[in-house]
Amino acid sequence: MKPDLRPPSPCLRLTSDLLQLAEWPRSFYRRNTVQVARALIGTWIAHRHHDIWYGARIVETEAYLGTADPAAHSRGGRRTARVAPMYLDGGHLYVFLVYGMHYCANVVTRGPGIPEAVLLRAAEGPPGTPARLLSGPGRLCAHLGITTALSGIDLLAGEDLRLLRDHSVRPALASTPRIGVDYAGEAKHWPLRFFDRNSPAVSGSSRLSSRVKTILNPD
DNA sequence: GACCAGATGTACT
DNA sequence: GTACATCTGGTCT
Repeated sequence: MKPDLRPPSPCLRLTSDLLQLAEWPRSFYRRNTVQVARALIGTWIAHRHHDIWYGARIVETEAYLGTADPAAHSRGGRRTARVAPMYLDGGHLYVFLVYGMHYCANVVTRGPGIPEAVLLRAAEGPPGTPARLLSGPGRLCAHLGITTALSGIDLLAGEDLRLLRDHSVRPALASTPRIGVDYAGEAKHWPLRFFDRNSPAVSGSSRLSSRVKTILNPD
C-alpha cells in the first residue's frame, strides 16, 4: 500500500527566481551514472505541494551501478516490484523505504532496462535553513515530502518533482566510499559517494576525513 | 566516536 | 515464517 504524500517543511519554500532555472534534459540522465552523480551536486530538487514549490540544493550523492554492483538493489538482475522503477529510462525517480522508517530518493540513470541510479544523500535548503535539516537521505526525503508515492514518476513529465540546473555555484567536489553498504563485499570500497566539500550539510565528519579524495577536475 | 534501539516493508526460504 | 535493510536519534564513553 502506498503512503500519502507528505508536506515539505515550510522553510524550504523556493523563491520565484530559483524556479526560473532550467530542467536537465533527458540526455543528462542517460549518461554514465558516475558522471550523473557528480553533476547532480549543485542541482536543485524541487517539489510542488498544493501549488507551492519547495526545494533544496543537492550536496551529496552516491552512484549505484546496476546488476554488477553488489550494493545496488538491482544486483544480479533482481527485478521485484520495489526496484522496477530502476529499469525505467533515465530521468525517473526511485524511492524506497529502509529500516521500516526512512525513505530514500534515487534518480534513475542510463536507458530503459539498465537499472542504475543515483542516491540523493544530502541537500542544503534556501538561505536561512538549518544546516543539518537535509543532512542524510532519510532527512532529505522527510523534509522534502518525498515518499514511495512518488516512486516511478518521470522528472521530465511536468509533474510535481523536478531537478533544476544551477551553474551559479561551483562545488568543491570530493569522493569517498559509499555509506552503509558493508554487506557489499569488495564494492563497499568503491569511491562512488560524491559531495561538495564546502557544504555544512554533508553528513558526519567525513567531509574532512583523510579518506576523502578531492576531485580536481569535476566532470 | 562507538553503540544501540526503533518499525516495518521487502526478499527469500 | 524469518532475516535483513542505501537510516536516525539518543545515550554513553
